[in-house]
Amino acid sequence: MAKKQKPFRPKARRPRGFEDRPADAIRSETALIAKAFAVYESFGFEPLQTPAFEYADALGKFLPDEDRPNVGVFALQDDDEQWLSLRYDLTAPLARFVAEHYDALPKPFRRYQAGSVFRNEKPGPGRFREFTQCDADTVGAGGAVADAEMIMVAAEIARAAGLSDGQYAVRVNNRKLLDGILEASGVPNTQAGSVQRLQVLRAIDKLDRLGEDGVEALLGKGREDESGDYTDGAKLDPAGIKAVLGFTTASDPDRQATVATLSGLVGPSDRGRQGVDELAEIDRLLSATGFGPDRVSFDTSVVRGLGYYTGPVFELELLADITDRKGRPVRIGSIGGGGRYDDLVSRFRGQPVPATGFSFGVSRFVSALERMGAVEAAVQPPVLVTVFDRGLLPHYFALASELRAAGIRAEVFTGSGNVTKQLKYADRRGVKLAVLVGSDEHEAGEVTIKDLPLGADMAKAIETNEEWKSARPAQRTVPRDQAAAVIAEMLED
RNA sequence: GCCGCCUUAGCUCAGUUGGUUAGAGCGCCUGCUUGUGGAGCAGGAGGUCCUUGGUUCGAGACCAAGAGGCGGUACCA
Repeated sequence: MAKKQKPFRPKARRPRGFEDRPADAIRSETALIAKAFAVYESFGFEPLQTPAFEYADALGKFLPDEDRPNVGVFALQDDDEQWLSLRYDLTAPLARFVAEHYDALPKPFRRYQAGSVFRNEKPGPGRFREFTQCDADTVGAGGAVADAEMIMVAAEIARAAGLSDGQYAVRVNNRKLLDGILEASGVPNTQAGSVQRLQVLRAIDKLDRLGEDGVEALLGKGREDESGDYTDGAKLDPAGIKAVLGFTTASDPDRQATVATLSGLVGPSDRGRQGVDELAEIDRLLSATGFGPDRVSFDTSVVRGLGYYTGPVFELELLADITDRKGRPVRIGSIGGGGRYDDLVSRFRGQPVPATGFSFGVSRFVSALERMGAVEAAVQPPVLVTVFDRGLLPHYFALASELRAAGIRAEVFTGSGNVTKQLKYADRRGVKLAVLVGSDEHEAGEVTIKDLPLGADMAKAIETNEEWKSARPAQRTVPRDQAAAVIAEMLED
């Protein structure tokens, strides 16, 4: 005889960095997405959905290699041996889509999209390996006009989300300015200088956390942190470090003043000049449209991660109602941003295709809104029609249907168990009103409506079970044809 | 990736210098009560003590490796 075999039971567990999302989170996230979509639509953007998987080479250079096979991107081999990757953002797939259908699309092509993106990285607090992004992009429009529009879209979404002006700020910078300054410091604006430029960007990004000294170290030789880990520096010369630090602190609350300051800083570099001109144009368009400095400012410390940005970049930042010592609103953090990425589509086509976009992290935005107390009330739980008598189920369903027709969320108990169990279920669901119809009520053409929170409250004064049972607190019996009206009224308060 | 801390019931945790059958509170289920939530009372289910290997007469406890979790740092298209 074979040994007694244990049945195989899989462990009910979830891969790290992936989340199950509860009802309230889903509701507030879909509500935010709906508001953002409304803004995108109002600006004339069209919806588009691309698939979760793309060919790995279409997404970028993040092919799995022998040394670090699982860094950054989730990849697997198709049955034809081609590498597929889960998208890590919505921008790279858009570039592929536009390149694939280039001739058939109107230019500029303007689309919006929300969807899950996947990053194969170590998850952390508020950081997951799957999360939802919500984007809009304009492909095929150069200059700074489309960028100005994206900035307006970002500010309008903040408003649509329920924030008042002053609770958010769009901060705008331009990659070309830094390119120009680095060029003057001997970092060529070519492939050869790209690693160094990246290191400079990463260093500037840490200004908040490390302060000027730390950033200075990262711009120069490098820096060792408390755990003894060493970060290699950008190895700029002292003059270059000074120029970069001077640039990052050059902005002023007044946009035109900042443009003037920058104009002096970039010197003779063509690229730098271009960057200044673009900011000046953005300012003109924003000002003419009524986007004042309280909503959009120029901020030379804005970096936007790294990678493919080639021109104007911006972040949507949320601000707490409290202010710091200098009277400025406290930053809650960046919940989204965007910028110009002129090289992403041309990767596929070999000819220049300008593009610009905006993207925000949906759950990050929602949790910031929660912290700011700017979320709306949760959905009301349903009215529960309890099942006293299974023979009366047709009546229960008819009653629930009438309640729904009156705009009331209603549910017939579909499980098994006596009324005790059903009321426990109702408690657990947070139900406010339960409808009780036994044969007595049914024959009399009546329904009993029980107010559960009120009943629970009244129960506190009751000592004995007999008293509890005979009191039957917080319920009333009404004629059945008045049920919907009475319930609607009782739900009001 | 690097550094540190942690892992015993659904949850929060106790568990003596290594010693019989691993505990508590809360939660959950059943009954008292086949037409009513709470309280009370009575009963019950639930554990590969994260995994594997080692030390030992004996390991939940000690050692090693791994996994998972948390925090920091790096990275974040």
